[in-house]
Amino acid sequence: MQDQIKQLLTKILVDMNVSDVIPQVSLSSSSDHGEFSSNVAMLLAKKIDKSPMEIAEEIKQKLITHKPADNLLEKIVVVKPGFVNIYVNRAFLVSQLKYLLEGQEKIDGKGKSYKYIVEYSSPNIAKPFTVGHLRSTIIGDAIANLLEATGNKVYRDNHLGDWGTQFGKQIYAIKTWGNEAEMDASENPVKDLVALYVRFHDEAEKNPSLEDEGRAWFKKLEDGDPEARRLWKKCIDWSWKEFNRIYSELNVEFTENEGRGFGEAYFEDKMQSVIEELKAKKLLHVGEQGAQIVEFPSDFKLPPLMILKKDGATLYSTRDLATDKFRLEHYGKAIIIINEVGGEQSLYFRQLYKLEEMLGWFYPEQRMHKKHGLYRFQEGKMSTRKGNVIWLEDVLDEAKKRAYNLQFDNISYPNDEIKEKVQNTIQLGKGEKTEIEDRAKAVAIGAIKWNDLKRNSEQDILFDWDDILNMHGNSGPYMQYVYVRCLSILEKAKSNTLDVEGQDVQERISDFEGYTFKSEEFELLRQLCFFETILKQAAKELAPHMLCTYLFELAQVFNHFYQKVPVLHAENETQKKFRLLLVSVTAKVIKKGLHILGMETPEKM
RNA sequence: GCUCCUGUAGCUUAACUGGAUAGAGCAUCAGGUUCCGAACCUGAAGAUUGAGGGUUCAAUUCCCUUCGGGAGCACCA
Repeated sequence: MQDQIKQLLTKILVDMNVSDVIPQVSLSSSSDHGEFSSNVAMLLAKKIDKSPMEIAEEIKQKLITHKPADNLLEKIVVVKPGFVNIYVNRAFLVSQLKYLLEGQEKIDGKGKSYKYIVEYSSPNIAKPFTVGHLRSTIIGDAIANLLEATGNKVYRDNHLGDWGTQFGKQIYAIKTWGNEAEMDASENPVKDLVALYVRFHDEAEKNPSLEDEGRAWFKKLEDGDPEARRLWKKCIDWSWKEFNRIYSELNVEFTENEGRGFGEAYFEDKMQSVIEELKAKKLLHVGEQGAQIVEFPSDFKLPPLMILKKDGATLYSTRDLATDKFRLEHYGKAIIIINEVGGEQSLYFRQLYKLEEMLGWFYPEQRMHKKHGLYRFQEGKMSTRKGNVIWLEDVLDEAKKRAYNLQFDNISYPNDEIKEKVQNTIQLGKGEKTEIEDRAKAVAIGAIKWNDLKRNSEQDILFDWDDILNMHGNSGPYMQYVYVRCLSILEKAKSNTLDVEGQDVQERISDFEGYTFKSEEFELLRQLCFFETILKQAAKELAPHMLCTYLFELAQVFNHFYQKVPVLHAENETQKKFRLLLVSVTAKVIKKGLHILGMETPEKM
């Protein structure tokens, strides 16, 4: 719809000889201003020597005479400073429900479909999977879904931190203090690995020579020392045991390298050619302290980027360059790469992108750092080295517990004492119990994901248990709850002999062309019809929170509608059918939206 | 020291990239279960958008100054 109106306006501007201005059409904030509004007239006022109101009137007249074939427009109103407010024909809005119901709101990007690599999650082997990695995992997954839902080809990659100096430290720690047999048998060997890692840093503070030991072991690893290799491989196996569990719990998948993603180690033998290319292009220099660095032209104000350490060992940057070179060869030049990585690496990515541009690999638009803010504690940053992290596992467990309890809170008890007694002694059948647990899981993960996605992802989040596990108000469970209620209303209608789903959609919708709306019905219809526009916008901006905001508003509009307008007890059959149609489409839209955000939609709660 | 990010009701935040009366949720107060299902709904109160200047028909948004918060800046990733 938005695109159609944009095209219309563009045509008119050409008519008016100002084709260099691109008309802006935005969703009106309130139905008082129509469905769409444009500020072109005010922008044009300076270019042409006329008042904004005059120009707006002119545009209005032209819109009326152009009259698009499908009767898109109902009326056009020119307002105060020079807004052109566009009211979409009501019957046209109703006809849009068909696409929503069929789940094929056609994404008409005019054949503009791109190939994306979305790189996200990227946890480090032998380090805890914390709420920090959770952000990248959740946001990256949602972005990938968003791009896919708007018709793009998406490769989901996990740039696992399975290579680097940390392994030198880790190997030293295992050999010095660890017990391999115990760890093999352990339920959660990653916890042991982290404990060793923390111990290493504790001891290194007293005895700085340990740092050199760590570096030496990493060099050995890179040089192919069998013992180093063996222990490195073990760390990976231990960690994957953990990751697999977490990803399946979060319902997140990757498509590349058989679902594991291309970790850093994959590029071990691909770094040499990068170094040669850098040398051949005369970009590599020896820095003051002996390392190999790349310097940037001074107008970019970027500090030098180190490529090789003075002992010749590789760095993150070396591996990233090898990764992107590989991508170029493997996926072709026309690819857009999105790195979903914390904002603290912002400078590093600017250096990396600039270097890749200097190498002639990519244009700037092809490389995007989608940064997310950190989780912070009141007292400061989380740090693996110091051991003050929140394990994802603990968050999930607590969330499940709260979601589980909430299901019982719905029953009203005479007083808290009895409530507690009943809940403690309640004996559920085995099947019933797992059913409730499964629902609790969907709700718990929904709460966590929504909390991460509902806000602009770039800002830091202060870690707060009640916040991350919120199940009221603007929360995941609220959305799921509205969805469940929609289903339940439709179920009820069905048992009253009205089959909403079964009817032929085309026929049913044309029944309502002359329908007179109550304002609550119209507001809901209007909100539903915005779905496609919002979806595209969110995808374009890589901003899942825009979708969240929309869905939450939709839920509120729906609740308001249902509160004010009788549905099952409507005055007549037509009314009842139309209202049920709205309920049904609302359910479809929420379901689709939540799935794009990576959330489950339980059928009962 | 330099660079980047950030500051919106008590708290968490939105604002379609410069547009219309700054929109919500939590918490507070007052109400609401004869459509499904109170994980809900209705209403009230709460904002000089950190402060000061500038650009413009129009500034939370852009520019300058200033204060507070965060992050990064050579062998970590």
